[in-house]
Amino acid sequence: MRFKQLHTSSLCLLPNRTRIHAQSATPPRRNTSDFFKSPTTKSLPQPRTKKVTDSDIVKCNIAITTHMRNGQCDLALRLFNSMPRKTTVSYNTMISGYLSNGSFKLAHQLFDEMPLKDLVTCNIMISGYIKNKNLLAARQLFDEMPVKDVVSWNAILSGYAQNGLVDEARRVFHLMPEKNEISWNGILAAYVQNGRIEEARRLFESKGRWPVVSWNCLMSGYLKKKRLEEARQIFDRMPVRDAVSWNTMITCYAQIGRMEEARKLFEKSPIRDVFTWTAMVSGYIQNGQLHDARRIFDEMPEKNVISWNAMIAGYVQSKNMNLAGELFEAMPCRNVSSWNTMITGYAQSGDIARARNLFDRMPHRDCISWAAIIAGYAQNGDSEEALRMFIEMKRDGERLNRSAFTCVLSICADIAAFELGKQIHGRVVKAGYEFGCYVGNALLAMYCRCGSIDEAYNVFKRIEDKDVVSWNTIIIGYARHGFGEEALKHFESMKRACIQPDEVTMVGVLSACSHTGLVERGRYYFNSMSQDYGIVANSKHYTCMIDLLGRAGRLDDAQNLMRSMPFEPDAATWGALLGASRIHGNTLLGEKAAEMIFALEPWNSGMYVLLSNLYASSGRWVDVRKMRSKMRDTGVNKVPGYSWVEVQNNIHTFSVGDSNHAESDGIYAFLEELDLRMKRDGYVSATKLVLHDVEEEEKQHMLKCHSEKLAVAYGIMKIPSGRPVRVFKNLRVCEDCHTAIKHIAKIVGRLIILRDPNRFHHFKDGVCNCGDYW
DNA sequence: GTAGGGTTAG
Repeated sequence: MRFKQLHTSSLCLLPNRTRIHAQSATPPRRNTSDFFKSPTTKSLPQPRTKKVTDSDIVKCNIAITTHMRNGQCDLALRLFNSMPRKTTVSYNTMISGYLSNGSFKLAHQLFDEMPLKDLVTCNIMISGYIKNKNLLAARQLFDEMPVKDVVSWNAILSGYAQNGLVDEARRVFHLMPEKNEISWNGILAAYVQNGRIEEARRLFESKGRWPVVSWNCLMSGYLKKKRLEEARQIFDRMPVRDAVSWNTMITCYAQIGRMEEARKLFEKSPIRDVFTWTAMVSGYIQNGQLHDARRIFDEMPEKNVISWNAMIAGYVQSKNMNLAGELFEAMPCRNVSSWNTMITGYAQSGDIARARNLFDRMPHRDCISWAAIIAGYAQNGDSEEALRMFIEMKRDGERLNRSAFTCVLSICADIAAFELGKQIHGRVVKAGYEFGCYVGNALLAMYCRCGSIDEAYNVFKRIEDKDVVSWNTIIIGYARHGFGEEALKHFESMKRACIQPDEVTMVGVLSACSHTGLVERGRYYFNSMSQDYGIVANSKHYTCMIDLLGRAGRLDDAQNLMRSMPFEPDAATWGALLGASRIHGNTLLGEKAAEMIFALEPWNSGMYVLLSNLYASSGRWVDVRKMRSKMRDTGVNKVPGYSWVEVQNNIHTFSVGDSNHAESDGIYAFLEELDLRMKRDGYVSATKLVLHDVEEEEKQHMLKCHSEKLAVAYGIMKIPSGRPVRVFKNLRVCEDCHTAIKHIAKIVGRLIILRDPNRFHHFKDGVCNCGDYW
């Protein structure tokens, strides 16, 4: 589509004479052929009132500019509305003012309403779109403009640069019909902002006579890369220096921790403005010299919101919320960052109530505020409130940033909210975050921990530039799901991809061997760890190995390895031995391990339960009772076991013998029916495992109503056949339930996936892929 | 005399 050509006489040398008629101001809907009407078609006659002179209008325009610069949009608007006659410049001033005050919506509204747009209007709006992260709209407007000048080209060049599209920026630079020094600086900045400092340097050296802004720009590139010496060379070579040059160099020294040199330059600098002072304050804070920072801060002749925020952030980082709070209360000019810093600080120090109070009181929230409060609830263990706030955030129309996505995905992983996780996945795709490591890894972990290893793998495949965390997550995912061979296969691919395995990788590899019973492979990898990757075995690696040997029945080897450890075994290591003793019925060794665990972690109720089970399984009811009174004496309470299953976006939680569920009767009836069919299938309930010394019939009843059985039954009833039933339990699955679920999976012909704190069990056709060792 | 594009701090 072609634009009507402008009459040459109006070619924008005097922009306010160029009349661009707007059909509709929303770029995507605009019919481009109607964008421009030739200057002879005066679509809007200018009303001429004798009394309002041009100079009156100019005076008003200047006043509007002043109001806008002072951040007083309301005053500017009142004046604007009171003007009997407005020019395009008046509109442009208002729009530009709104944009620099962050009011994109109002700017866009006025842009839509204004009768005659000119070249400057479009240039203002292009940069407005870019500032508002809508490069597409900027480009559309740019393409539709019948006339562009060097400012339009520079604006779109900068838009590409800011969005990381360096090649596009370069293309624009070469296409420009006219270049000025701002264009040259634009392409230089495109390299610098995107970390391509060598290309920036080559460009810089390829041409003489750069303005001071470009010298500063190149210097800031070295600052970002922490390449202090080269920054200093540029600084020394500069023919002219302005305040920015001094400030950038001082920041360089401050950020690298060379405060003496920063201080020297600070003294020498001919201009000390608020940037200079703030650079010193931040420098001391980054060096942990909080007192020096505060001294400079108090000396500062003028402070702005950034200076206050830097000082507050310093106190927050050093966990001094009292001083942070004092400053926050005292500061004259808070912005959204000030509030966000305080909210994050309170949330991280565990004071979620204060964090929430601030969050509720703040005048303006951005995506960082929401992410901070959501992460705060999540870190403080209140997943439910975190998710509620997430939903609230969406309702509020806030743009979801990567941090909020990552945080909520990890909550979904924790509580196994699979359906919600999938919905969030959809939004991640829309936002274009799925290929990046940061959100991609969280997505991957969510699928692993929600029990869908296949979907996890699909996400994994799509992550570009997988990092060590991506590989570790998929390896550990396969390991926990009991697919040891897949885990090891990925470990080999990881090495081929030249990603250096770390300690976490090796925990994944060894636990893959352990969950799959690959004793020799495990021993091989354990021995190769330090030789091949320089990784020194830590207690987690030893625990995996003891687990591996123990499960295989090699209890002596396990104990020998434990004795050979260069450090004292911790509770988890003893726990592996206790687990192995239970599986192989070695009560003596089990008791020894349990004793050690009680000594190390008297509060660890899980271990009391394991030992109780060990006694119970050998009929030692007296010891079981002793165990229970010991738990009472030490004040340790058995963590109540519960299981949950997600059905149509709702999470249904069950505890032992639960009858609180609305469909309780149906569930129990279904369990009765299953029980009959299981018995016909050869199932005998393992009543000896019940903790309590109760009558046989009572025991049977208790077993039947374990939380995992209730959740499995409900899942089968409600989840459409053909789909796996995914059930989650907060404690390790009980042995009898494990046997029962194997039968159930066979009888109903379903895949049942059960997550316990240790691993995933995939029940299918009467077997579990854990091989009955867990 | 008024409006638009490039460099520094959290």
